[in-house]
Amino acid sequence: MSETDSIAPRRGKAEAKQTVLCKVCGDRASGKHYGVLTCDGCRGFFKRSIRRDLAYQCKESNSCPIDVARRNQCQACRLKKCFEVRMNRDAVQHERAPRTNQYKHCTNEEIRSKTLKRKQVNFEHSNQDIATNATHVAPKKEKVLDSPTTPEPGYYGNSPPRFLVGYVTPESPKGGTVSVAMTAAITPPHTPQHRQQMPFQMIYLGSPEMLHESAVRILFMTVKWVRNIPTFFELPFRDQAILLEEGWSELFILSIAQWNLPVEISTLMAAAGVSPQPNESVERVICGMAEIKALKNIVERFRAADIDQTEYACLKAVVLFKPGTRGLRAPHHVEQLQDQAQSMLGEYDRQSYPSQQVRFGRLLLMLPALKEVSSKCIEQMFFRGTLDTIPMERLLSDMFKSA
Amino acid sequence: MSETDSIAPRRGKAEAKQTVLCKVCGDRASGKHYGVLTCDGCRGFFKRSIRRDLAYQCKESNSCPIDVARRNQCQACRLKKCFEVRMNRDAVQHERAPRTNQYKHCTNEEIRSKTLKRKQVNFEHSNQDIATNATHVAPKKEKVLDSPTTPEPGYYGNSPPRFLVGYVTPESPKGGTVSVAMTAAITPPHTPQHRQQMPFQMIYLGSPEMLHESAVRILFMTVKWVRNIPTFFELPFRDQAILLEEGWSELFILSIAQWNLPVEISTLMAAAGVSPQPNESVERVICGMAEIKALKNIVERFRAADIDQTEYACLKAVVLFKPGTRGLRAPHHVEQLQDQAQSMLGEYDRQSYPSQQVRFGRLLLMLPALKEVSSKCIEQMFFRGTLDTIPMERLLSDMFKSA
DNA sequence: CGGGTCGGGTCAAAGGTCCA
DNA sequence: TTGGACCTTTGACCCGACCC
Repeated sequence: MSETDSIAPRRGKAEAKQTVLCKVCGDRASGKHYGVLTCDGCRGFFKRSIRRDLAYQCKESNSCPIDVARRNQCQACRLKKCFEVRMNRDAVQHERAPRTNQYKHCTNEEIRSKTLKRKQVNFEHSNQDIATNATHVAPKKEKVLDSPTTPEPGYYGNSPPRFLVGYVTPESPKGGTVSVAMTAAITPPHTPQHRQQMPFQMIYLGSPEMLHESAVRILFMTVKWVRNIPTFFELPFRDQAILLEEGWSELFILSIAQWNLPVEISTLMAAAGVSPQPNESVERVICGMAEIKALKNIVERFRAADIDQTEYACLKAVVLFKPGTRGLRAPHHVEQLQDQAQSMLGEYDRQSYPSQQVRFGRLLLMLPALKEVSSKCIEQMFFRGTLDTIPMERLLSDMFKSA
Repeated sequence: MSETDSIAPRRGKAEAKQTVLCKVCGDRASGKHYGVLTCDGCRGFFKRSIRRDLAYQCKESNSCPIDVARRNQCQACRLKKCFEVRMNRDAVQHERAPRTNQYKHCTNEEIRSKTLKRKQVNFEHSNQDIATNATHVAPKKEKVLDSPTTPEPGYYGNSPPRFLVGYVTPESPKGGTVSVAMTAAITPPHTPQHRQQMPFQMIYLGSPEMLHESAVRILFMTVKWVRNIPTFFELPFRDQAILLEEGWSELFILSIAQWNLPVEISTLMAAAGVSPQPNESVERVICGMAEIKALKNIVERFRAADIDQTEYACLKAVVLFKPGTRGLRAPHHVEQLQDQAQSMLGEYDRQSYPSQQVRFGRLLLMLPALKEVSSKCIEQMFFRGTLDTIPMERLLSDMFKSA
């Protein structure tokens, strides 16, 4: 309040106080701009004119009346009026860099206020994404969606192994882009390509009664997804089993994040930790509050990363094909498959998010988080009811056979 | 910016005395702020950035010139400059309650927006402030001490801070490649650039007697390496400690692989697991044969990957800057630093190993393995003798101070 | 006890975005 | 493309604790 001397231009909104008028057009002024009380319209007009050094031409005699109704009739005279009332062109600054979506750490409660505060920022965000990707994303999505029905002359034909081999296809129409076949293979055919969509009916992790059943369903879908990867069957059967056993819980968590399923702490606590069963105390890995929160945290981090369906597909493949797993008979082949998956992801991100150079690396660096909650823990949280009799390996095996 | 209205924008009223210049933008400084002579603009900018943990993105190559006319063109580079001239983020205090001064009439809208804007206000207070201030009082004295010796020719004359600034330098000889400077900074100065070379004398992990001492030495070098990363000090002091505590064991394993140090199972067994001490049985994490073998396996996998020194440097930075770590005050800033590291690695690999398209992804995907052996385990294996009295955090802290 | 320094906060007037 | 309603950021200025 350094300007206490003059009449404070308090812009009362819904009243007829001392409404200050724009010196240029007589509209209600929104404050002092470039040295003069003006409305937002004249402010913006003056700024644009100066910034871009525009020279207008009056079609009349350089004496058009400028008022709120006619201010847009003649730009030349409007600008002339601006100067006449002493708007200061030197107060117009250079254009700045476009405002970057300044994400701060949008965790937990802060995200709420942010969402409240700027809802259009979110729209803007998605708009920008769409705008940025308009050229390449749209066609890609279409292809993925219709690939089941479009046998893709060269690639798609029958089920077995072959068409995953060249994962970066030089023969791709627009130059080195992600193989459509690979994308299709790694993405479940019935997978919706838009976020926020719940793909499975009858899944609701938020309800205690539904928890076990839903979890089984998710796991089943995961296994089915794995079986949908043709190259998976290139591996020795034993390696298939090992990879599945080694990776199921990470894939499970990824699915929760991918399908935006709710992770309710209270529900999980009720289902997993709190009920004290006598035999539980013997087991070493007890799933406590900390693990549940950790899981929630992990899922939130993945959601915050705004990962699209194609990326999830690649990430899941990367997670599945862990070449370092002990006991593999064909570690080299597994490595090759992981290479395919990660290279596809990299290629895709370069194409679809060219402005986010670090996106690919970031995604890969999120994967270790999936191990922050052990599979034993996940088992206890989600599958305890189911597994009273069936060990996890058995469940996986059964699912794998019947999927 | 209220001076722009009528008077000339230059407030060079009585330019008497040698006007001191802002170290960031060269404007007239209004005093020392956060440890450095700056103008009010840069002071406010720095404060806002730190308070809200903002992460800006440079649209260019992270080397925008910052002067009084262009300081608002690129927030990313402006903040970078702030850190380069050593503004101390720990001197920025928490937001306080709005001034208690009797407020006069505010419109409802105004009140609401204000309330929204500052949400976390009243809590912290003197205790935290004191704690925080304790850290930044010291640097003040230092600056006072060395300012007589720095007559402001260029910014820095004496200390070594400078060489990490632009990590992707356009002036790099072969065009946009990894900055030699950054690599140099991330690599210990006396580090040999060729593989297989043993950098430290007196380190021999293969001998039981030398094990502890050598391990301490390796850890010390690791800590020293961390301290050699200038950007590490951009982080809040507390975050520095958290990251070091969270990452030391992974860095330690990486160093073993990097320097080709032997991992002898028998030696480690003798030193760590086998001798049954009574107090050991109480501890939960016992380091057994399995963990030792796992460690050996991990190290072998890294060696087999033929990682060069630059890559190791980047990987270590990637491991160090874990943005997901719980408790960080500036997670966004950490993320930015990790982004820098991984993007540097990617750039380097594309340049140096153009035929290995998947190399970058592979390296990142090796990192989860470093967690297969817990830090508790590493502690037991290598530091048990040392740590009978000293807890690990203490050891790290001491090393960090003296490195 | 006054003046300098450097934390804090304030808010006019710059900036920007985006639909009509 | 331009206008203009609406929101964020900047920075000159003020307050106050603390130290000479």
